[in-house]
Amino acid sequence: MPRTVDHEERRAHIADALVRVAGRDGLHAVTMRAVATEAGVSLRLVQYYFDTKAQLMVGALRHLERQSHQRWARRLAELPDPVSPRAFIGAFLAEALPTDEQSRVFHLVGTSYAVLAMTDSDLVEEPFVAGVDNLERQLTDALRRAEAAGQLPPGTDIAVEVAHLLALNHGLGTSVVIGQRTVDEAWAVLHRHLDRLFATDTRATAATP
Amino acid sequence: MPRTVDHEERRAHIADALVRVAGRDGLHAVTMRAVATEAGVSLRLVQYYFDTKAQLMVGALRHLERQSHQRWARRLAELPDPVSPRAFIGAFLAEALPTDEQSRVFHLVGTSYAVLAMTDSDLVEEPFVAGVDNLERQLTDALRRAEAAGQLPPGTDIAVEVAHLLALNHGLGTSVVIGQRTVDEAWAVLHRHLDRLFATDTRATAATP
DNA sequence: CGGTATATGATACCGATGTATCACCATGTT
DNA sequence: AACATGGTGATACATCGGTATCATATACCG
Repeated sequence: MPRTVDHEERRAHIADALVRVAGRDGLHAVTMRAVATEAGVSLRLVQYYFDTKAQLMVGALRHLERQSHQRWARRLAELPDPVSPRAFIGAFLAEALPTDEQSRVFHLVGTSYAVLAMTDSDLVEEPFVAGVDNLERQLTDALRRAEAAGQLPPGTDIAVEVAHLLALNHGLGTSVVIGQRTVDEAWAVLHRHLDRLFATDTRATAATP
Repeated sequence: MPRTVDHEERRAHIADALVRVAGRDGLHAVTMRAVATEAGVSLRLVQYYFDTKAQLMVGALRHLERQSHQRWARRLAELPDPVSPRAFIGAFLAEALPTDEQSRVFHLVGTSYAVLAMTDSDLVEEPFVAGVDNLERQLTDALRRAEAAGQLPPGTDIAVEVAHLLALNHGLGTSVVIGQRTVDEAWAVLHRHLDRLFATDTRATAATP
Protein backbone atom coordinates (compact mmCIF):
# COMPACT_ATOMS: atom_id res chain seq x y z
CA MET A 1 0.00 0.00 0.00
CA PRO A 2 1.12 3.54 -0.61
CA ARG A 3 1.69 6.07 2.12
CA THR A 4 -1.42 5.34 4.05
CA VAL A 5 -3.42 8.39 5.04
CA ASP A 6 -6.00 8.92 7.75
CA HIS A 7 -9.18 8.53 5.79
CA GLU A 8 -11.49 9.90 8.41
CA GLU A 9 -9.44 13.03 8.72
CA ARG A 10 -9.51 13.57 4.99
CA ARG A 11 -13.23 13.09 4.84
CA ALA A 12 -13.67 15.55 7.68
CA HIS A 13 -11.48 18.03 5.87
CA ILE A 14 -13.55 17.79 2.72
CA ALA A 15 -16.81 17.93 4.64
CA ASP A 16 -15.57 21.07 6.34
CA ALA A 17 -14.89 22.60 2.97
CA LEU A 18 -18.42 21.82 1.87
CA VAL A 19 -19.84 23.48 4.96
CA ARG A 20 -17.72 26.55 4.31
CA VAL A 21 -18.90 26.81 0.73
CA ALA A 22 -22.52 26.29 1.71
CA GLY A 23 -22.19 28.83 4.49
CA ARG A 24 -20.71 31.41 2.18
CA ASP A 25 -22.57 30.91 -1.11
CA GLY A 26 -25.50 28.71 -0.20
CA LEU A 27 -26.10 25.01 -0.51
CA HIS A 28 -27.03 25.38 -4.16
CA ALA A 29 -23.50 26.59 -4.84
CA VAL A 30 -22.07 23.35 -3.52
CA THR A 31 -20.53 21.47 -6.40
CA MET A 32 -17.91 18.79 -6.33
CA ARG A 33 -15.43 21.12 -7.97
CA ALA A 34 -16.19 24.00 -5.65
CA VAL A 35 -15.72 21.76 -2.64
CA ALA A 36 -12.49 20.39 -4.05
CA THR A 37 -11.11 23.86 -4.65
CA GLU A 38 -12.18 25.05 -1.22
CA ALA A 39 -10.55 22.04 0.37
CA GLY A 40 -7.42 22.55 -1.71
CA VAL A 41 -7.60 19.08 -3.20
CA SER A 42 -8.29 17.72 -6.63
CA LEU A 43 -11.71 16.86 -7.89
CA ARG A 44 -10.65 13.27 -8.05
CA LEU A 45 -10.03 13.18 -4.33
CA VAL A 46 -13.52 14.30 -3.53
CA GLN A 47 -14.77 11.56 -5.80
CA TYR A 48 -12.46 9.10 -4.13
CA TYR A 49 -13.64 9.73 -0.59
CA PHE A 50 -17.30 10.29 -1.42
CA ASP A 51 -18.19 8.28 -4.45
CA THR A 52 -21.18 10.31 -5.46
CA LYS A 53 -22.48 13.76 -4.75
CA ALA A 54 -25.36 12.40 -2.73
CA GLN A 55 -22.92 10.62 -0.44
CA LEU A 56 -20.91 13.80 -0.15
CA MET A 57 -24.00 15.68 0.94
CA VAL A 58 -25.07 13.24 3.64
CA GLY A 59 -21.47 12.82 4.74
CA ALA A 60 -21.12 16.54 5.25
CA LEU A 61 -24.42 16.68 7.09
CA ARG A 62 -23.34 13.94 9.45
CA HIS A 63 -20.08 15.77 9.98
CA LEU A 64 -21.95 18.96 10.77
CA GLU A 65 -24.13 17.17 13.30
CA ARG A 66 -21.15 15.65 15.04
CA GLN A 67 -19.41 18.98 15.13
CA SER A 68 -22.35 20.85 16.56
CA HIS A 69 -22.87 18.11 19.08
CA GLN A 70 -19.35 18.76 20.33
CA ARG A 71 -19.99 22.46 20.43
CA TRP A 72 -23.00 21.91 22.62
CA ALA A 73 -21.19 19.53 24.89
CA ARG A 74 -18.32 21.96 25.32
CA ARG A 75 -20.61 24.85 26.12
CA LEU A 76 -22.73 22.92 28.56
CA ALA A 77 -19.63 21.59 30.28
CA GLU A 78 -18.58 25.15 31.03
CA LEU A 79 -21.63 25.74 33.16
CA PRO A 80 -21.25 25.69 36.95
CA ASP A 81 -21.62 22.20 38.21
CA PRO A 82 -25.00 22.22 39.87
CA VAL A 83 -26.80 24.17 37.16
CA SER A 84 -30.28 25.41 37.55
CA PRO A 85 -32.46 23.88 34.86
CA ARG A 86 -33.34 27.36 33.72
CA ALA A 87 -29.70 28.27 33.18
CA PHE A 88 -29.09 24.99 31.44
CA ILE A 89 -31.96 25.48 29.06
CA GLY A 90 -30.96 29.07 28.47
CA ALA A 91 -27.46 28.06 27.53
CA PHE A 92 -28.74 25.19 25.47
CA LEU A 93 -30.95 27.41 23.37
CA ALA A 94 -28.45 30.23 23.22
CA GLU A 95 -25.98 27.91 21.59
CA ALA A 96 -28.29 27.55 18.62
CA LEU A 97 -28.66 31.26 18.03
CA PRO A 98 -26.47 32.60 15.24
CA THR A 99 -24.19 34.71 17.40
CA ASP A 100 -20.81 34.07 15.82
CA GLU A 101 -19.78 32.96 12.37
CA GLN A 102 -19.73 29.30 13.28
CA SER A 103 -23.25 29.16 14.64
CA ARG A 104 -24.47 31.32 11.79
CA VAL A 105 -23.09 28.83 9.31
CA PHE A 106 -24.52 26.00 11.33
CA HIS A 107 -27.97 27.48 11.25
CA LEU A 108 -27.76 28.45 7.60
CA VAL A 109 -26.53 25.09 6.39
CA GLY A 110 -28.80 23.19 8.74
CA THR A 111 -31.81 25.08 7.48
CA SER A 112 -30.73 24.53 3.90
CA TYR A 113 -30.66 20.82 4.54
CA ALA A 114 -34.04 21.06 6.23
CA VAL A 115 -35.47 22.65 3.12
CA LEU A 116 -33.87 19.92 1.07
CA ALA A 117 -35.46 17.31 3.28
CA MET A 118 -38.86 18.83 2.54
CA THR A 119 -38.75 17.53 -1.02
CA ASP A 120 -35.90 15.05 -1.48
CA SER A 121 -36.96 13.49 1.78
CA ASP A 122 -35.24 10.12 1.84
CA LEU A 123 -31.94 11.47 0.55
CA VAL A 124 -30.95 13.35 3.63
CA GLU A 125 -33.58 12.36 6.12
CA GLU A 126 -31.76 9.91 8.33
CA PRO A 127 -28.86 12.03 9.58
CA PHE A 128 -31.13 15.03 9.73
CA VAL A 129 -33.83 13.68 11.98
CA ALA A 130 -31.16 12.06 14.10
CA GLY A 131 -29.72 15.44 14.97
CA VAL A 132 -33.09 16.98 15.65
CA ASP A 133 -34.19 14.08 17.78
CA ASN A 134 -31.08 14.41 19.84
CA LEU A 135 -31.81 18.05 20.63
CA GLU A 136 -35.37 17.21 21.49
CA ARG A 137 -34.30 14.50 23.89
CA GLN A 138 -31.86 16.72 25.73
CA LEU A 139 -34.39 19.49 26.08
CA THR A 140 -37.01 17.09 27.33
CA ASP A 141 -34.65 15.77 29.96
CA ALA A 142 -33.83 19.26 31.11
CA LEU A 143 -37.47 20.18 31.42
CA ARG A 144 -38.16 16.99 33.35
CA ARG A 145 -35.44 17.94 35.77
CA ALA A 146 -36.94 21.37 36.14
CA GLU A 147 -40.32 19.84 36.79
CA ALA A 148 -38.89 17.45 39.35
CA ALA A 149 -37.28 20.41 41.08
CA GLY A 150 -40.68 22.06 41.25
CA GLN A 151 -39.63 24.95 39.04
CA LEU A 152 -42.40 24.59 36.53
CA PRO A 153 -45.99 25.55 37.15
CA PRO A 154 -48.13 22.48 37.82
CA GLY A 155 -49.89 21.09 34.80
CA THR A 156 -47.11 22.00 32.40
CA ASP A 157 -47.18 19.77 29.33
CA ILE A 158 -43.53 19.06 28.75
CA ALA A 159 -43.87 17.74 25.22
CA VAL A 160 -45.73 20.87 24.20
CA GLU A 161 -43.16 23.12 25.81
CA VAL A 162 -40.29 21.30 24.17
CA ALA A 163 -41.93 21.61 20.78
CA HIS A 164 -42.49 25.26 21.51
CA LEU A 165 -38.90 25.93 22.50
CA LEU A 166 -37.44 24.13 19.51
CA ALA A 167 -39.74 25.77 17.00
CA LEU A 168 -39.22 29.17 18.58
CA ASN A 169 -35.50 28.75 18.62
CA HIS A 170 -35.38 27.74 15.01
CA GLY A 171 -37.63 30.57 13.97
CA LEU A 172 -35.57 33.08 15.89
CA GLY A 173 -32.38 31.77 14.39
CA THR A 174 -33.77 32.13 10.92
CA SER A 175 -34.98 35.65 11.56
CA VAL A 176 -31.52 36.60 12.76
CA VAL A 177 -29.72 35.06 9.80
CA ILE A 178 -32.14 36.75 7.43
CA GLY A 179 -31.32 40.04 9.07
CA GLN A 180 -34.85 40.58 10.25
CA ARG A 181 -33.83 40.63 13.91
CA THR A 182 -30.68 41.26 15.83
CA VAL A 183 -29.26 38.66 18.13
CA ASP A 184 -30.21 40.84 21.07
CA GLU A 185 -33.81 40.97 20.00
CA ALA A 186 -33.89 37.22 19.62
CA TRP A 187 -32.39 36.91 23.04
CA ALA A 188 -35.00 39.17 24.52
CA VAL A 189 -37.75 36.98 23.12
CA LEU A 190 -36.15 33.85 24.46
CA HIS A 191 -35.48 35.41 27.82
CA ARG A 192 -39.01 36.65 28.12
CA HIS A 193 -40.39 33.27 27.25
CA LEU A 194 -38.25 31.47 29.77
CA ASP A 195 -39.43 33.93 32.39
CA ARG A 196 -42.97 32.98 31.57
CA LEU A 197 -42.21 29.28 31.41
CA PHE A 198 -40.50 29.25 34.79
CA ALA A 199 -43.23 31.35 36.31
CA THR A 200 -42.60 30.51 39.95
CA ASP A 201 -42.29 33.08 42.76
CA THR A 202 -38.49 33.06 42.83
CA ARG A 203 -37.81 34.85 39.58
CA ALA A 204 -34.15 34.14 38.90
CA THR A 205 -32.24 35.99 36.20
CA ALA A 206 -31.00 34.06 33.20
CA ALA A 207 -27.59 32.71 32.40
CA THR A 208 -24.80 34.20 30.33
CA PRO A 209 -25.99 35.39 26.94
CA MET B 1 -50.08 44.23 -32.86
CA PRO B 2 -50.97 40.55 -32.86
CA ARG B 3 -53.82 39.05 -30.97
CA THR B 4 -53.22 40.93 -27.79
CA VAL B 5 -53.16 38.79 -24.72
CA ASP B 6 -53.54 39.68 -21.08
CA HIS B 7 -49.93 39.89 -20.06
CA GLU B 8 -50.55 39.92 -16.36
CA GLU B 9 -52.63 36.81 -16.58
CA ARG B 10 -49.91 35.04 -18.53
CA ARG B 11 -47.30 36.04 -16.03
CA ALA B 12 -49.46 34.83 -13.20
CA HIS B 13 -49.96 31.55 -15.00
CA ILE B 14 -46.23 31.02 -15.39
CA ALA B 15 -45.52 32.10 -11.85
CA ASP B 16 -48.09 29.59 -10.65
CA ALA B 17 -46.30 26.89 -12.57
CA LEU B 18 -43.05 27.82 -10.89
CA VAL B 19 -44.64 27.60 -7.47
CA ARG B 20 -46.05 24.19 -8.32
CA VAL B 21 -42.67 22.90 -9.46
CA ALA B 22 -40.94 24.33 -6.40
CA GLY B 23 -43.59 22.91 -4.12
CA ARG B 24 -43.27 19.48 -5.66
CA ASP B 25 -39.56 19.10 -6.39
CA GLY B 26 -37.93 21.92 -4.48
CA LEU B 27 -36.75 25.34 -5.52
CA HIS B 28 -33.50 23.87 -6.84
CA ALA B 29 -35.52 21.95 -9.40
CA VAL B 30 -36.92 25.16 -10.80
CA THR B 31 -35.53 25.64 -14.27
CA MET B 32 -36.89 27.70 -17.09
CA ARG B 33 -37.64 24.57 -19.06
CA ALA B 34 -39.32 22.84 -16.14
CA VAL B 35 -41.50 25.87 -15.52
CA ALA B 36 -42.35 26.10 -19.19
CA THR B 37 -43.36 22.46 -19.34
CA GLU B 38 -45.38 22.73 -16.14
CA ALA B 39 -47.16 25.79 -17.47
CA GLY B 40 -47.74 24.08 -20.80
CA VAL B 41 -45.99 26.79 -22.76
CA SER B 42 -42.79 26.99 -24.74
CA LEU B 43 -39.47 27.90 -23.22
CA ARG B 44 -39.46 31.00 -25.33
CA LEU B 45 -42.62 32.27 -23.68
CA VAL B 46 -41.10 32.09 -20.25
CA GLN B 47 -38.16 34.04 -21.59
CA TYR B 48 -40.50 36.51 -23.17
CA TYR B 49 -42.47 37.34 -20.05
CA PHE B 50 -39.55 37.14 -17.64
CA ASP B 51 -36.42 38.11 -19.47
CA THR B 52 -34.02 36.37 -17.16
CA LYS B 53 -34.24 33.65 -14.58
CA ALA B 54 -33.61 36.10 -11.77
CA GLN B 55 -36.62 38.10 -12.86
CA LEU B 56 -38.66 34.95 -13.04
CA MET B 57 -37.71 34.11 -9.49
CA VAL B 58 -38.61 37.46 -8.01
CA GLY B 59 -41.72 37.64 -10.16
CA ALA B 60 -42.92 34.33 -8.81
CA LEU B 61 -42.11 35.39 -5.26
CA ARG B 62 -44.12 38.57 -5.67
CA HIS B 63 -46.95 36.53 -7.09
CA LEU B 64 -46.80 34.18 -4.14
CA GLU B 65 -46.93 37.08 -1.71
CA ARG B 66 -49.93 38.60 -3.44
CA GLN B 67 -51.68 35.27 -3.47
CA SER B 68 -51.09 34.55 0.18
CA HIS B 69 -52.15 38.06 1.03
CA GLN B 70 -55.47 37.33 -0.60
CA ARG B 71 -55.73 34.05 1.27
CA TRP B 72 -55.27 35.88 4.53
CA ALA B 73 -57.73 38.57 3.65
CA ARG B 74 -60.34 36.01 2.69
CA ARG B 75 -59.86 34.03 5.85
CA LEU B 76 -59.95 37.02 8.12
CA ALA B 77 -63.03 38.33 6.37
CA GLU B 78 -64.86 35.16 7.32
CA LEU B 79 -64.51 35.92 10.99
CA PRO B 80 -67.53 37.25 12.87
CA ASP B 81 -67.63 40.99 12.61
CA PRO B 82 -66.61 42.15 16.05
CA VAL B 83 -63.74 39.69 16.48
CA SER B 84 -61.94 39.27 19.72
CA PRO B 85 -58.28 40.07 19.22
CA ARG B 86 -57.45 36.63 20.43
CA ALA B 87 -59.60 34.96 17.79
CA PHE B 88 -58.19 37.25 15.15
CA ILE B 89 -54.61 36.43 16.07
CA GLY B 90 -55.43 32.76 16.30
CA ALA B 91 -56.90 32.73 12.82
CA PHE B 92 -54.08 34.85 11.53
CA LEU B 93 -51.44 32.45 12.73
CA ALA B 94 -53.45 29.37 11.83
CA GLU B 95 -53.52 30.51 8.24
CA ALA B 96 -49.75 30.16 8.07
CA LEU B 97 -49.70 26.61 9.33
CA PRO B 98 -49.31 24.01 6.59
CA THR B 99 -52.73 22.45 6.91
CA ASP B 100 -53.69 21.90 3.30
CA GLU B 101 -51.67 21.52 0.16
CA GLN B 102 -51.77 25.19 -0.66
CA SER B 103 -50.43 26.38 2.66
CA ARG B 104 -47.88 23.60 2.66
CA VAL B 105 -46.55 24.77 -0.66
CA PHE B 106 -46.65 28.34 0.53
CA HIS B 107 -44.55 27.52 3.55
CA LEU B 108 -42.16 25.31 1.63
CA VAL B 109 -41.55 27.76 -1.16
CA GLY B 110 -41.46 30.71 1.18
CA THR B 111 -38.86 29.04 3.34
CA SER B 112 -36.85 28.10 0.27
CA TYR B 113 -36.78 31.73 -0.73
CA ALA B 114 -35.81 32.66 2.81
CA VAL B 115 -32.85 30.33 2.61
CA LEU B 116 -31.96 31.86 -0.73
CA ALA B 117 -32.09 35.30 0.81
CA MET B 118 -29.56 34.19 3.42
CA THR B 119 -26.81 34.12 0.81
CA ASP B 120 -27.96 35.77 -2.42
CA SER B 121 -29.42 38.54 -0.32
CA ASP B 122 -30.03 41.37 -2.75
CA LEU B 123 -31.49 39.12 -5.42
CA VAL B 124 -34.73 38.32 -3.70
CA GLU B 125 -34.63 40.57 -0.70
CA GLU B 126 -37.05 43.30 -1.63
CA PRO B 127 -40.23 41.30 -2.26
CA PHE B 128 -39.33 38.96 0.55
CA VAL B 129 -38.98 41.45 3.35
CA ALA B 130 -42.03 43.26 2.03
CA GLY B 131 -44.17 40.22 2.70
CA VAL B 132 -42.69 39.61 6.10
CA ASP B 133 -43.04 43.24 7.10
CA ASN B 134 -46.65 43.14 6.13
CA LEU B 135 -47.35 40.21 8.43
CA GLU B 136 -45.47 41.88 11.21
CA ARG B 137 -47.50 45.05 10.85
CA GLN B 138 -50.81 43.26 10.92
CA LEU B 139 -49.86 41.27 13.98
CA THR B 140 -48.64 44.36 15.75
CA ASP B 141 -51.91 46.12 15.07
CA ALA B 142 -53.88 43.18 16.39
CA LEU B 143 -51.84 43.07 19.57
CA ARG B 144 -52.27 46.80 20.02
CA ARG B 145 -55.99 46.37 19.77
CA ALA B 146 -55.83 43.59 22.34
CA GLU B 147 -53.83 45.81 24.62
CA ALA B 148 -56.26 48.66 24.19
CA ALA B 149 -59.06 46.29 25.10
CA GLY B 150 -57.22 45.41 28.26
CA GLN B 151 -56.79 41.80 27.26
CA LEU B 152 -53.04 41.71 27.69
CA PRO B 153 -51.28 41.63 31.03
CA PRO B 154 -49.86 45.06 31.88
CA GLY B 155 -46.25 45.55 30.93
CA THR B 156 -46.49 43.38 27.83
CA ASP B 157 -43.82 44.33 25.30
CA ILE B 158 -45.70 44.15 22.04
CA ALA B 159 -42.67 44.16 19.78
CA VAL B 160 -41.21 41.23 21.67
CA GLU B 161 -44.45 39.32 21.53
CA VAL B 162 -44.85 39.91 17.83
CA ALA B 163 -41.34 38.69 17.18
CA HIS B 164 -42.10 35.69 19.33
CA LEU B 165 -45.30 34.82 17.52
CA LEU B 166 -43.78 35.17 14.07
CA ALA B 167 -40.71 33.14 14.89
CA LEU B 168 -42.76 30.50 16.65
CA ASN B 169 -45.19 30.26 13.79
CA HIS B 170 -42.46 29.91 11.25
CA GLY B 171 -40.67 27.28 13.30
CA LEU B 172 -43.86 25.32 13.81
CA GLY B 173 -44.65 25.45 10.13
CA THR B 174 -41.25 24.11 9.26
CA SER B 175 -41.49 21.31 11.78
CA VAL B 176 -44.82 20.29 10.28
CA VAL B 177 -43.59 20.35 6.70
CA ILE B 178 -40.54 18.34 7.70
CA GLY B 179 -42.82 15.77 9.24
CA GLN B 180 -41.45 16.30 12.70
CA ARG B 181 -44.81 17.40 14.10
CA THR B 182 -48.40 16.98 13.10
CA VAL B 183 -50.60 19.96 12.48
CA ASP B 184 -52.47 19.17 15.66
CA GLU B 185 -49.33 19.27 17.73
CA ALA B 186 -48.39 22.58 16.21
CA TRP B 187 -51.82 23.86 16.98
CA ALA B 188 -51.56 22.73 20.56
CA VAL B 189 -48.34 24.69 20.98
CA LEU B 190 -49.85 27.80 19.46
CA HIS B 191 -53.01 27.48 21.46
CA ARG B 192 -51.13 27.02 24.67
CA HIS B 193 -49.01 30.04 23.98
CA LEU B 194 -51.97 32.25 23.23
CA ASP B 195 -53.51 31.12 26.49
CA ARG B 196 -50.42 32.30 28.25
CA LEU B 197 -50.20 35.52 26.28
CA PHE B 198 -53.81 36.46 26.96
CA ALA B 199 -53.47 35.55 30.61
CA THR B 200 -56.39 37.53 31.93
CA ASP B 201 -59.14 36.18 34.18
CA THR B 202 -61.65 35.67 31.41
CA ARG B 203 -60.11 32.72 29.67
CA ALA B 204 -61.83 32.54 26.31
CA THR B 205 -61.45 29.53 24.04
CA ALA B 206 -59.75 29.94 20.70
CA ALA B 207 -61.15 30.24 17.25
CA THR B 208 -61.70 27.65 14.57
CA PRO B 209 -58.61 25.55 13.90
C1' DC C 1 -54.62 46.80 -47.72
C1' DG C 2 -50.10 46.65 -46.47
C1' DG C 3 -46.99 47.27 -42.94
C1' DT C 4 -45.26 47.26 -38.41
C1' DA C 5 -45.03 46.18 -33.65
C1' DT C 6 -46.49 42.43 -30.69
C1' DA C 7 -46.32 37.67 -29.64
C1' DT C 8 -44.67 32.86 -30.12
C1' DG C 9 -42.10 28.84 -31.95
C1' DA C 10 -37.77 26.17 -33.20
C1' DT C 11 -33.28 25.70 -32.39
C1' DA C 12 -28.46 26.76 -31.58
C1' DC C 13 -24.64 27.84 -28.28
C1' DC C 14 -21.72 27.85 -24.46
C1' DG C 15 -20.51 27.03 -19.92
C1' DA C 16 -21.05 24.20 -15.82
C1' DT C 17 -21.54 19.85 -13.54
C1' DG C 18 -21.69 14.88 -12.24
C1' DT C 19 -19.45 10.90 -13.50
C1' DA C 20 -16.15 7.84 -15.79
C1' DT C 21 -11.55 6.47 -17.54
C1' DC C 22 -6.77 5.97 -17.85
C1' DA C 23 -2.47 6.49 -16.25
C1' DC C 24 0.84 6.92 -12.62
C1' DC C 25 3.02 7.23 -8.20
C1' DA C 26 4.30 5.61 -3.79
C1' DT C 27 4.90 2.20 -0.26
C1' DG C 28 4.49 -2.02 2.42
C1' DT C 29 4.79 -6.98 1.81
C1' DT C 30 6.68 -11.16 -0.03
C1' DA D 1 13.87 -6.51 -5.72
C1' DA D 2 9.38 -6.89 -7.53
C1' DC D 3 4.80 -6.26 -7.43
C1' DA D 4 0.22 -5.51 -5.98
C1' DT D 5 -2.56 -2.21 -4.00
C1' DG D 6 -3.92 2.14 -1.96
C1' DG D 7 -3.91 6.92 -3.26
C1' DT D 8 -3.79 10.82 -6.75
C1' DG D 9 -3.76 13.50 -11.08
C1' DA D 10 -5.36 14.82 -15.78
C1' DT D 11 -8.80 14.71 -18.70
C1' DA D 12 -12.85 13.19 -21.33
C1' DC D 13 -17.92 12.73 -21.90
C1' DA D 14 -22.71 13.43 -21.74
C1' DT D 15 -26.22 16.25 -20.00
C1' DC D 16 -28.44 20.11 -18.58
C1' DG D 17 -29.49 24.90 -18.04
C1' DG D 18 -29.53 29.88 -19.17
C1' DT D 19 -29.36 32.77 -22.88
C1' DA D 20 -29.36 34.22 -27.74
C1' DT D 21 -30.91 34.16 -32.58
C1' DC D 22 -33.88 33.68 -36.40
C1' DA D 23 -38.09 33.09 -38.30
C1' DT D 24 -42.94 33.75 -38.40
C1' DA D 25 -47.78 34.46 -37.36
C1' DT D 26 -51.18 37.68 -35.80
C1' DA D 27 -53.86 41.79 -35.60
C1' DC D 28 -54.26 46.73 -35.25
C1' DC D 29 -53.13 51.36 -37.38
C1' DG D 30 -52.74 54.30 -41.03
